[in-house]
Amino acid sequence: MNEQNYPEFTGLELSPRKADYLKLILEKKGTVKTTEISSCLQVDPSTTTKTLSELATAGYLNHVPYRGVDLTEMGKAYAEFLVRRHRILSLLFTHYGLSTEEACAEVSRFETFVSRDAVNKICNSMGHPMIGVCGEISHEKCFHEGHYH
Amino acid sequence: MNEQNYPEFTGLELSPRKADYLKLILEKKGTVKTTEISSCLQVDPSTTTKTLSELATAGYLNHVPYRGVDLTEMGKAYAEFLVRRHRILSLLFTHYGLSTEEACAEVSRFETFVSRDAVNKICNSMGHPMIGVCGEISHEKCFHEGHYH
DNA sequence: GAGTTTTTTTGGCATTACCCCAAATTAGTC
DNA sequence: GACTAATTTGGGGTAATGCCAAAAAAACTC
Repeated sequence: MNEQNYPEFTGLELSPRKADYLKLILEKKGTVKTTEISSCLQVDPSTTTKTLSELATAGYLNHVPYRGVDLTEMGKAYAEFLVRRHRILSLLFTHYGLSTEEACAEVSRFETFVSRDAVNKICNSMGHPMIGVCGEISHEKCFHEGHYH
Repeated sequence: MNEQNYPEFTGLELSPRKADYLKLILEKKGTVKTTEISSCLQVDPSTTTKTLSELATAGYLNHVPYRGVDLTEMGKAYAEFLVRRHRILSLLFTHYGLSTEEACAEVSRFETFVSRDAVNKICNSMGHPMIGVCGEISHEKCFHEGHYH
């Protein structure tokens, strides 16, 4: 029910932008409409449509044309990993003199290129912290929130 | 004579591949030939030529056609930053359960997206370590070597 | 429930970062 | 001065990302 069921993935399979879409859809919960995604990510609806169908083809989403998308089981597990990765890395950076906002912004730029393996090792090494520094990803608002390891 | 003279740069101005070229040229010292770069980076010489002229246009290199390239003062300062960034980040990751090689490889994938500001903060926070874990970047060999902060 | 409005999708096109190949050009050597 | 090896030019190609205009579907309105 979580990423343990998909031990195949490396964490590097999605492009930065596709990861943004997945994280946003997880955050919104349930079925999400094209327009909503477009306005959050600030892109043309046609861009959103195209990206969503690629994510659906790759098995992360169920896409009912004209209706919206929701995460597949795999998509949910993957999106949860993406969120965990963001939070672990952000937390890490706040231990080195970056503010929550700085860490969040910094990590958002590179997180897509950090492997699941590395994240797991860092997570272990930090003792599976339950408290992250950043609840929202790749957009703007950052707040304190509990999380899982 | 080091990056202190170019306080304008953010560390995000070069694409990943361009950063590879710059780091390689710094490492090779002096004038470097197209063929040498091509074989190190495993790309067609024509690709190298094109990239070099872009880096020259941007002010990082002096390019004498058919002769080779060498770093401008700015290019040298920038390349030194690139190396320092790689080493600081690699060192950081080895503190979280990654081996030298793993850290090196991991960092190579995302370092281009970490700002100079963040690197400086991390560097401060770590007390300006003189010993890095990785001397070579974005290629393969990693070895222990002292370095500057 | 038919017409209008809004949302979504399609198709076409553009940019940036990479990359290769073949042909032309230049440098270095005998 | 001619040959060979290195380099550059010109022409293309892909993947990721994005926009616009037009078509299609769904929603709303009266």
